[in-house]
Amino acid sequence: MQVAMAKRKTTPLKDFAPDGHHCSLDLKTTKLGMVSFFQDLEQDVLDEIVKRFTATHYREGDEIYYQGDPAHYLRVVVDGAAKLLRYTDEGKDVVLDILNPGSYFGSLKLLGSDVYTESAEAQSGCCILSIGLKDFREILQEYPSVGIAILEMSAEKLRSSQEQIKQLTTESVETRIANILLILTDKFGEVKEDKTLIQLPFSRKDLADMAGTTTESASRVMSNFQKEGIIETGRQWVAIKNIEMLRSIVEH
Amino acid sequence: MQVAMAKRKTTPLKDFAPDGHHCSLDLKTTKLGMVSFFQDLEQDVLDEIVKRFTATHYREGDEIYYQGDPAHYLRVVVDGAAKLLRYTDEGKDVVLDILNPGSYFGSLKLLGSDVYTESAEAQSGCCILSIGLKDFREILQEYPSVGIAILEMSAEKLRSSQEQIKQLTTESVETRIANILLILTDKFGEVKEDKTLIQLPFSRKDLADMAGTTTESASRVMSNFQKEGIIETGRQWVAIKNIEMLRSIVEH
DNA sequence: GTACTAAATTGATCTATATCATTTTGGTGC
DNA sequence: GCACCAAAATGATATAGATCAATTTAGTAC
Repeated sequence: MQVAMAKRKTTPLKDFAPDGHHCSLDLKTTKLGMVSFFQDLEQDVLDEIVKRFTATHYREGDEIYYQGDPAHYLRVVVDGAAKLLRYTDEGKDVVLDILNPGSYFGSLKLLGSDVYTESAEAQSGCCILSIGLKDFREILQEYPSVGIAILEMSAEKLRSSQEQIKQLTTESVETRIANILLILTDKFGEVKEDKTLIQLPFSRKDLADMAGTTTESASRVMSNFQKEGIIETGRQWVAIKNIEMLRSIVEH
Repeated sequence: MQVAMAKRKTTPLKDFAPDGHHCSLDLKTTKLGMVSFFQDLEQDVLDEIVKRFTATHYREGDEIYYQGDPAHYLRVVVDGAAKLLRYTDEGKDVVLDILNPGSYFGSLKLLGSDVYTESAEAQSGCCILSIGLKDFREILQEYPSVGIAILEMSAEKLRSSQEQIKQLTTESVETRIANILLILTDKFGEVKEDKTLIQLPFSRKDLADMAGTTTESASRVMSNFQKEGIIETGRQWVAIKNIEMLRSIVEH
C-alpha cells in the first residue's frame, strides 16, 4: 500500500489493521489467550470460549460505544488501540486510558442493567472482541479462575487510576507528560535502531486530554523535550530517544 | 461521657466508637450482612463467613496499614470511617477516599503476593473487619455470587475514581469542594432540625487533600460557603444548610 | 516539485490558585 | 470564667499554566 521509496519524510507509523482488514479466527484465539484472565485455561477450553466472542473491526476514529449507551458487552482489544474518554458539557474531553491488545473494557455489570459512564473510540484501526454479559457470566460460573483473574485486573486498573489522581494533584504538566510517554512506550513501544517509536497515532490534543492540560501546553513541553534530544516527534507520532531522561524527570 | 448541659459551643460530632469500645459479634454480623457482596447470602452461611473475619478497633488517627506493606488482608469498615491516602515524597498527601461502613478496602490480590499502594488510616474511631486473602479466596470459590458482587463493587470504585480524574482536570476548586461535600453528606450525613451534619471529624487539610488543593484555598471556599449560608462549620466539622445550592454549583 | 490543510508551534497576555506571612478563633481543660 | 493552642481565616504576592491570537510546518495528494 505504501510505495515507500521516497526519501521524503512520511509518518513512521505502520498502517496497521487497515480498512477491509478482517480479524481471523486464529488471531482471535491467539490474542484472547494472551489476555491474562484467560491465560490459565487449557487450549480446548479456550477454543470453546473464543467461539462466544464476536470480532469487530473499527477504523481509526470510529466510535465503539458512547457514554450513556446501555452497557451489555465486555470487550477485549486484540489488535490496535482503543481510547476511553469522557466528554464534558463544556466540550473538554478527558482521556481516561489508551488500551493496548490484551486489555479489557466495557461493562462488568453482571446483574441488573447499566449504562456506560465513558465513551470508547478506536485510536487506530483495531480489532475488538466482544461478549454479551450473560455469556460472560456463564463463563465465570464455569471457570472460577477467570473471575479471580479479572478481579485482579480490575484492582490493577483502580490502582493506575489512583496513580493518575496523585499525579494530577501533585505533579507539574511536564512531569505528567513525561510519565504518559513512559506508559505509552511500555504499551506501544517498538524499538528501532536508535529510538523507540510509539506505534500509535496520537495528537497533541490526545496527549493534553490525557495529562489534563491544553494542547498549547502539551505542545510547549514536547517542543522542549525535542530540543533537549529526549524525543523525536511529528504529526501524530512520537519516538523516544532518551528514555533515561524521561525517567529522571518523572522520578524527581 | 459528655456531660452535655453547657450552652457553650462544643463540637457537634458524636464521640462514636470511642476508646475501649469493643466490636460485638452481633455488630459484626449485622454490619457484614450490609456489605453488598454478602447481601445475597443466607443467614446461616453469613454466620459461617463472619467467623472467618477478625474485628479490630482503631482510634482516630491510627494507621491501619501503610503503603508498601505486604498486603495480606481484605478489610471491611463496620463502624466509623477509614481514609485511604497516598503520601508523596514531597510530603503532599492525596486522599483517595473516605470509606463509610459497608465499604471494603485493602487487597484483592488473590494469587501471588502484593504490596499496598496506598495507606489506610482511621478517620474516626472505627471498627474494621479483616480476612486473610486465602480464606477469602475459599469463600469466593464456594460462593460465586460473592465474586460477582465484588467485581461490580470494584467496577464502581473504578468509576468513581475516573469521575475524580474528570473533576480534577475540568472543574474549579470551588466546584470540586462542593462535590466532595455532597459525597460526604451522602455517606455520613445525619439530618438534624434544619441542617445535615456530616458525622465525621475532618479538617481543612483533609478536604484540601481530597480536592487536590491547599488548606488555604479550601478554607477560602468554605468561608464563602458559610457567608452565603450554604454551610455551617467549625473545627473538624461541617453541616450542610442548603444542599440545593451545593448541587447547583456542581451541576453547572 | 507545488499546493493544500490540519496539526503543531510560538508569542503575548491573563487568571486561578499556590505560596508565604500573619492574625483570629473554636474548642478544650482547668 | 480564663488560658491555651492548633485549626482556620485572611491578606499580599508570586507563578504555572490557561487563554487568545497568529504563524509555521509536516505530511498528503496531485
